Amino acid sequence: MADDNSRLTDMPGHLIRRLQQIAFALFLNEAKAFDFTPVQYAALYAINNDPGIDQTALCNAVALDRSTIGDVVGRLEKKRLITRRSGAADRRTKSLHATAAGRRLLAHIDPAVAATQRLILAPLKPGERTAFMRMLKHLVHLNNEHSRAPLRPKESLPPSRSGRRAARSDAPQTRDRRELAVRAPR
Amino acid sequence: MADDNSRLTDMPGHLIRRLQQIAFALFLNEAKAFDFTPVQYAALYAINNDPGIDQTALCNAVALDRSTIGDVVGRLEKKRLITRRSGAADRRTKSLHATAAGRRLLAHIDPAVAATQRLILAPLKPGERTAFMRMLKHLVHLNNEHSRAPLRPKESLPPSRSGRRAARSDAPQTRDRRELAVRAPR
DNA sequence: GCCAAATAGTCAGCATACTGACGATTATTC
DNA sequence: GAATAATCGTCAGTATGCTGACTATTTGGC
Repeated sequence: MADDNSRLTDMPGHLIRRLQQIAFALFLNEAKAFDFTPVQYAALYAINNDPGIDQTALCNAVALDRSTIGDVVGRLEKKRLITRRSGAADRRTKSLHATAAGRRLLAHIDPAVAATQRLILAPLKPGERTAFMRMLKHLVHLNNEHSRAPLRPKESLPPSRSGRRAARSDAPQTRDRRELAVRAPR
Repeated sequence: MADDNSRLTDMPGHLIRRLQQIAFALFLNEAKAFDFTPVQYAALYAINNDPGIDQTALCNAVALDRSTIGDVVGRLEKKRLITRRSGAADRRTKSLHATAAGRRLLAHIDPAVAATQRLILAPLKPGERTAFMRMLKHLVHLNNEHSRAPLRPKESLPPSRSGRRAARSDAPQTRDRRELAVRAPR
């Protein structure tokens, strides 16, 4: 048939985009009582997990660029789920903290988030789920640096000498990554 | 450690979002000479594959809602890669055709698209790639209806009786799907 | 201590993606 | 055949996600 699109619709990239749409829709559906999105959840979770974190560190924790994080935390702040204060030590930074309402939301939304994750993988047999998750993690970790906003977990450091956090030792965060970066067409 | 985000970063939804970011970035990088995106490629491919297709059918072919398709074909038209004329039979529709430039772009970009698909799966062993793709297709197909813009391939019909396309026989396209639909929070 | 380089956050601009509403047109029902 | 339904494309509104440029601040070299 002339209009067989299977060459297109079977491409990894196409299927991954579809699965992301589906996972996003499932989240919104499960969490619709909370008026909350997957990204907002990720940001709030990471902030609550590391009180006082600044926006750039949050980027590395949830794998978003600084512009996007700025919008997301702005929305969280508007909903009064977090506070955003200028950093005490470094006045360029914003220190992020979950409010009581934010912590409450995290607790209440948890079952919906868990249900979403189950629903996404529901069509697979239990053994397949493990294999799929293993390969998914592998793909993401190995391709990490290809993304403009790579995940950069804080490495486990000796608790911190003299109370001051050691500088991150891995690749530079922005300027030097520009060569690798891909830009969206106009 | 207090700030271990692995519960978050190991969630299927989070990893799928990351992989989609990565696949998108890889595409832009491979195709940067063409100033083109994965979605624009999918739309142009499907239009070229079924000349005269209307926008709603294109939605079903590439799994995007009507609003988004409107923007995408608008950009393709602005780039003079397709034409958009009012439908002859049904004046509500727009009939889409790839231009010579559009067909040329499709041909020239093909190696970059193929390279992108290889790069996405590159970290997996050959046997894993097959398994991953099989499960990916399974997840997308089984969860298809959870997405607001489910893929609806034109079913293979007896070539068409009396030259007129039979109505699609599956679920209604918009109105009745609203119950299932999930809406983005404000 | 001063100045250049680096970094944090913001902004405008663009593309993807969805909802709900709308006008125009077509199909259906009576 | 006229009233009603449904459908097509579009619009405004919102959220995610990126680039490149900008300001404010901090850091590092001298």
